[in-house]
Amino acid sequence: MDKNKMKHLPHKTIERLSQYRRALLLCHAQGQTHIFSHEIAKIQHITAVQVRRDIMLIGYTGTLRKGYNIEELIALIGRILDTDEGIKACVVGIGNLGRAFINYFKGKRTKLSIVAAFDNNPNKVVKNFCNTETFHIDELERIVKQKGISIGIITVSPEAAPEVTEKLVKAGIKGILNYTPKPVNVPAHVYLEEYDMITSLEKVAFFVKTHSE
Amino acid sequence: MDKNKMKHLPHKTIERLSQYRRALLLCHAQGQTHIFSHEIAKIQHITAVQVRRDIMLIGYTGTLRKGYNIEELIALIGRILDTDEGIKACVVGIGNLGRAFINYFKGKRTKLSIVAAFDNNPNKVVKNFCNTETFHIDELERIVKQKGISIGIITVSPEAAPEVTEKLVKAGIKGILNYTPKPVNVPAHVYLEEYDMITSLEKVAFFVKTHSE
DNA sequence: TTCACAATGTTAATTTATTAACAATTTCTT
DNA sequence: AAGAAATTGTTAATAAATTAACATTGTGAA
Ligand SMILES: NC(=O)c1ccc[n+]([C@@H]2O[C@H](COP(=O)([O-])OP(=O)(O)OC[C@H]3O[C@@H](n4cnc5c(N)ncnc54)[C@H](O)[C@@H]3O)[C@@H](O)[C@H]2O)c1
Ligand SMILES: NC(=O)c1ccc[n+]([C@@H]2O[C@H](COP(=O)([O-])OP(=O)(O)OC[C@H]3O[C@@H](n4cnc5c(N)ncnc54)[C@H](O)[C@@H]3O)[C@@H](O)[C@H]2O)c1
Repeated sequence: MDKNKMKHLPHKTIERLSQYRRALLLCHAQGQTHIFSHEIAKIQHITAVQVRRDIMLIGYTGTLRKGYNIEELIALIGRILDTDEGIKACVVGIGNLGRAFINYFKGKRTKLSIVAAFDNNPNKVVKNFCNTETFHIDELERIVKQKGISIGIITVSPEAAPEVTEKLVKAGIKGILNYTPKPVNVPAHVYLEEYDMITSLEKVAFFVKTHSE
Repeated sequence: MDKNKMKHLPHKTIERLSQYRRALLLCHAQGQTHIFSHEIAKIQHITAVQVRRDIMLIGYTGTLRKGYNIEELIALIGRILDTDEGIKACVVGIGNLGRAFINYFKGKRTKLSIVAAFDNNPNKVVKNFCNTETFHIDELERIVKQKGISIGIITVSPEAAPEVTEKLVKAGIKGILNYTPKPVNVPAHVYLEEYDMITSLEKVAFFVKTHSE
């Protein structure tokens, strides 16, 4: 797929491609070779049109009577989302959430890997938690540069978030995923994504409330 | 605020209201009484216009030279997002993520509370983890009805997600927040929100990749 | 063969979300 | 007191995302 077109894929399409791939990998593992747009749509709770549109945007085309070739589609999505060399991420804050994340990631995608975890509490820095090397936070800059880590996942206590962000940016990280409820500031060249469970929960609560009235 | 208008607030506005409140509570705790739209915007990394628009939509109006009254705004957002009686939620799956969630929620919003947690592993069902009562999954329906729980948060192993969803729906839950990577199906009257960290991470990776080329 | 069917691919229309523009208003300064 | 500055509230414009519409095309049945 053309590099320039790739750059202009809608944000939402990128998110869905990630989800399509997950679903496709599952189907593939079960021996399925082809899939229709409406089947993908069903799994993801969206419309078949949207699936077809996304697939059109990445320039793939299926066959009329068999749908999309699962292997080919997985490979194409890989060429869009992954890089040949692989992208390396690290977790900062080895608490409940940080551990859940590392644990969850273990044995998932190979092109995107969590290669290090940091904490300022020496007790949390036990070598090789779930195959991920752990370090004291003071080593962050050195390790990030040494290993070529480009993404930081922040799971420290909220108060520590700004300070940790600064360290990550200084170390040369290119993207940050912040799971603390404290919004952080990054320079323009760093991509930032924030998520808070309470917002999601309050959203669900709102719709539960308004739908039941 | 008018009930009917409330029902038609944009989804994104609802999400932001939750975030505004969090920021406002923090400012309030520090003794601040008023705030300008651009101050809120700065915290949330959005534009001041958007903040003013959201606030306009909920029918609040600030004063010209002092901005918005923090207490009043918090109260109004509360009237929109909360219910008088409070909304009760439960966590299903007391693993790493479930515990992180319960722990995180402890001592947060009073109108929205996690009042129970379930698991099928008897070892995980230790009474009163972080002030939250824990039960065996078989008790789900009984407890949900007894306590009037309306939201279920799913943090079980992916394979168990569909089965747990069914149980929640059967028990009469009105909203589900699914954190497993396995999309689940719910009837139309149940509001569903799904989130997966890998999608977020892959999105960050994509933008890191495309921005650096 | 021919027709109906069930898919895809794509353009057009619609809806939702964001941003721009600007009038109105209050306060401060001179 | 007059004017400048800063901020709100709101309408209009733009952009992003979704959905509808439909032409196109293999496939299998009549
Ligand atoms: N976004 C969400 O959905 C969500 C859900 C649960 C928790 N959280 C948030 O995620 C964060 C982690 O939650 P948790 O339950 O794992 O908390 P936790 O207390 O178990 O873990 C926090 C870890 O960060 C470490 N830490 C603190 N300050 C540090 C610093 N300056 N440098 C390096 N490490 C430091 C601590 O030693 C600890 O190991 C919290 O901010 C919490 O509010 C977010
Ligand atoms: N969405 C995310 O961002 C994210 C992040 C990390 C983990 N996860 C997912 O969240 C889930 C939980 O992750 P974790 O690290 O806490 O896993 P975990 O294995 O630590 O916890 C899973 C828990 O679910 C319980 N369980 C399993 N089957 C059950 C059933 N049928 N009924 C009741 N309880 C059952 C287990 O006993 C265990 O306590 C997994 O699906 C994981 O993939 C999601």
